[in-house]
Amino acid sequence: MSWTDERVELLKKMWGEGQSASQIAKELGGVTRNAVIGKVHRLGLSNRATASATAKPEPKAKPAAKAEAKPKLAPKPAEPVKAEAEAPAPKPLPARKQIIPAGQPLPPQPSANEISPEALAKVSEIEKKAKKLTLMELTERTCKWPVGDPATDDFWFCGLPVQQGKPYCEAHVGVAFQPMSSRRDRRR
DNA sequence: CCCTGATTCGC
DNA sequence: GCGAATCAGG
Repeated sequence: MSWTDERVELLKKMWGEGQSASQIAKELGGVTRNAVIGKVHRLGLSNRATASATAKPEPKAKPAAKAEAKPKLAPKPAEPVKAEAEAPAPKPLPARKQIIPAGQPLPPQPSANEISPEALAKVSEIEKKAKKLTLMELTERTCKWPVGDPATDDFWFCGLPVQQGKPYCEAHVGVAFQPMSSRRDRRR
């Protein structure tokens, strides 16, 4: 796939919205997050108050097996001792919070359903092992099952590894997606 | 281990 | 220009 105008536009848009490179890559399809990041840099986009900033001002030389390459960058002409007055003036831009796409349907509260007792037991059990993530720590791979009362401190998301393609871990998938055969016995 | 972006460099 | 490999950090 190539970077058509439309794709670039979407890239810009999403990047601007604070979407991660991997998310953008998935959205675009046919590209990896590396491709996205590479493109972002080439486009001159870049900083955006990243989710996990990684500033690496340290020009490190790798012990590359190959011969030495040309020192193509030397953007530092000279540095006359400057007067102390000049301050780099850091710009603390307001970091933009990452938006968590609630791509999947949020969990129905485990209510008085007729769920297999085993499943429920399983749930209570795994809830002890839950990672207890906060909303912002959720990813596409973490179980999004909410536990506790959102109005209290005692609220968190399961956070265990999700089942492929599902928003929940195995245990919670069990109670979230019922075979819908529970009350099938409604013969008429 | 999961994730994030950054950089390098052969293509 | 592109992006995989790699790096660096949370």
